[in-house]
Amino acid sequence: MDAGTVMDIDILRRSAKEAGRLMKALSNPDRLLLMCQLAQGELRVGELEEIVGIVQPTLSQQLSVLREDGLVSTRREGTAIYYRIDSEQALAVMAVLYEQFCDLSKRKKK
Amino acid sequence: MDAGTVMDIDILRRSAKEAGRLMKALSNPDRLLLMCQLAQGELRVGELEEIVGIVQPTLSQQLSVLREDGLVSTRREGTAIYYRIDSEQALAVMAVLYEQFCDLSKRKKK
DNA sequence: CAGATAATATATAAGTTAATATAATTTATT
DNA sequence: AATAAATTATATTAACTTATATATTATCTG
Repeated sequence: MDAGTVMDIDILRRSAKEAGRLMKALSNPDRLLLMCQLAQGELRVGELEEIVGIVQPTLSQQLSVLREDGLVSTRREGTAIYYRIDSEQALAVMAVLYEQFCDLSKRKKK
Repeated sequence: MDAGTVMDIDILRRSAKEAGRLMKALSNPDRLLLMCQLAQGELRVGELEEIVGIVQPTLSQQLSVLREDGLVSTRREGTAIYYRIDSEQALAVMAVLYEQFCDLSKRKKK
């Protein structure tokens, strides 16, 4: 699609709905923190719990949001459950967020 | 920050809070649609109203969310008020969303 | 300049969804 | 069976969405 073309509004609206779901899943600081950790590789719930320091059921609920929206998937190993990022789209957004909010060397004014 | 380093959790948490606000502002399909249009240049409220097709006060309320979170700014010209994107970070996120959800030529499975 | 009109914003209220704490459950291991 | 790891259920409070009604700001017209 070239710059001058206006994308069909209904297609755009459908994309906006999808993208909005991803944004909503990432709109919570705890969930972002979790995604940030998982961006570096899979971790089990107990490890995530230590890192983000929220009570365990709350953590589990946040993880279930990420699961239901397809951002992460899991595997069990004994009693532990490992989480990993399973969405290219989420990963792409996390990369930009890292660049914009965490990578101070690249950070510009505003 | 190199790949092996773990960023200080408090700094990370602060960034997550900031980034979370941006994600939340973008978590609504109507607001995303508005940002999508504004990404191509400034528009006045009436024009936005036509495009997104929601009732005026609702539109105005969504715009005020974008304003309060610093994603857009405005200028008045007569009775009309023009909106434009005023956040590099928001623009960066919009670019990725476009690439991931709208640019079908680049779109991969999942 | 007074009043009408156009463009946009704010207030209020009702309905819906999200966040989170405590308690109870499930699944696997020892 | 007891323990460990994680999820689900339940309840409460807070936040979001959106509609209707009202207000504001600027322009136009007589």
